[in-house]
Amino acid sequence: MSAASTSPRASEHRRRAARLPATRFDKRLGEILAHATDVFCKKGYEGASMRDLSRTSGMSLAGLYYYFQSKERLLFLIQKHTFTTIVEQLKTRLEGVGSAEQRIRIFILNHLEYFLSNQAAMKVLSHEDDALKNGFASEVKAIKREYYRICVSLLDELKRERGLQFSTRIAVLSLFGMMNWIYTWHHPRVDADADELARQMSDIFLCGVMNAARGRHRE
Amino acid sequence: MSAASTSPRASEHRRRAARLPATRFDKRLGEILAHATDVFCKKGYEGASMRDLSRTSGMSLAGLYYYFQSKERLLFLIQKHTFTTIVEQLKTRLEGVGSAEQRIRIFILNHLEYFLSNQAAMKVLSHEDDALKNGFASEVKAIKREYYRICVSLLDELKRERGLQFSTRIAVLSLFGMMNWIYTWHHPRVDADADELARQMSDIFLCGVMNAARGRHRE
DNA sequence: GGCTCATTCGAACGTTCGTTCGAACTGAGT
DNA sequence: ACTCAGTTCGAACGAACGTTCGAATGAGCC
Repeated sequence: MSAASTSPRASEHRRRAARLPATRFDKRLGEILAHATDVFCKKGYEGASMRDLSRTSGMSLAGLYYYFQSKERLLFLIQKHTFTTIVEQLKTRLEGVGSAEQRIRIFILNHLEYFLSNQAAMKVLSHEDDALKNGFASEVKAIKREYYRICVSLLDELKRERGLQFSTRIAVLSLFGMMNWIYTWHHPRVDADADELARQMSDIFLCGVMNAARGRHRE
Repeated sequence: MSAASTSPRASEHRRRAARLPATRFDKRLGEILAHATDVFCKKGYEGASMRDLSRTSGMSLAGLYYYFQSKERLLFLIQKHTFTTIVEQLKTRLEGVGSAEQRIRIFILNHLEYFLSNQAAMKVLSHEDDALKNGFASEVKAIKREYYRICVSLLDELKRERGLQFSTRIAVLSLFGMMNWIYTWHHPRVDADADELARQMSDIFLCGVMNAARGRHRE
């Protein structure tokens, strides 16, 4: 995991010193974030103690505070980095893809691929959704809203393209539920991989919204 | 919330005394469970302290321990009662309903209705899924498996009835994801009620599995 | 070898945690 | 009025919590 250097103390140091190209601090921070992600995934944010993180990352308890100011900020860094990465990756993949259906399939595939490749981080992102407070919470919520809006616009495209009528909000949030819930049940050894999962969920969801919207069940 | 009298200490008392019809203890316990459910919902199991529960339920810290032996057992009682109730209610509603599609619609409606009527309890059940350990965990897991199996059998019915082919496991868990995820976004004041939600999710899911299974996307 | 800043750590801070204990209170049965 | 089990509580327990501080160590530069 790579991490942006956001610690005021450390960035100040590096600006004044300007010796090492700022990679050393960021690299070590990234390692700590990776270990912390595993611990938060296994024990939950509240259930994990700084001493757990110290043991897992092989750094002393006090040493951790050189890299971030508080436990809450640590969770914030994990969530922000994870969410930012998945949104960026999505935008890249969506470029130049025309049909609305294909764009939604890419959205689903991107989400599930990233989810299964970074299961711990995505569980922490999904499960510790309201663990942050105030400024930290609102910054993550902003990225979340952007991600949500992208999905809404994709679905609205589909509705326009095909003349469908259904509640975009319910459809989008149902789709997120389908996808995010996998952190509660997916076991890499026995369950389908991201491609297969994306194919099946896309089929269910797309056939669902396209047929239900004009089928016998809806007005 | 009514609660079974499962405390060894108290049941022993009541068996010997046999004065009050065992309702007094259970009623008070039920009130405490209801308050505790709200606190667990708001702050999470690990994040909620016994002192929080004491304040909310208006009983002294030590007094709480007369009604249950530990914080973990308290969570267990909440989860077991909630899960047992929803399963029982489902079984009653499924009696005498013939078509597989209709039975699945009832399953979804029952789940969402109970979810929205008992949002706090269902969030605690969903979100604190792996907070329990050992014996407590396995007992709740057993009910969960039974509930899962019911949904699997309903979908297998549908597949047999209509000659469909798709992964039951992925379909069932996608459906659970759609439904359970609502605890992260549903606001009773602005969002659709259980009937409307059940109709839309049922349409998406049923049209999804029925068309995707023989449509152009699947072999 | 000394200088300087980046990094690490042992030890302790004050607070909060879940839980326990013995005493006090309550209320129906005699 | 007395009894006795059911119920409640104040006070305290040891443990674990997040965080801080000053000293020790590390590594690149003169």
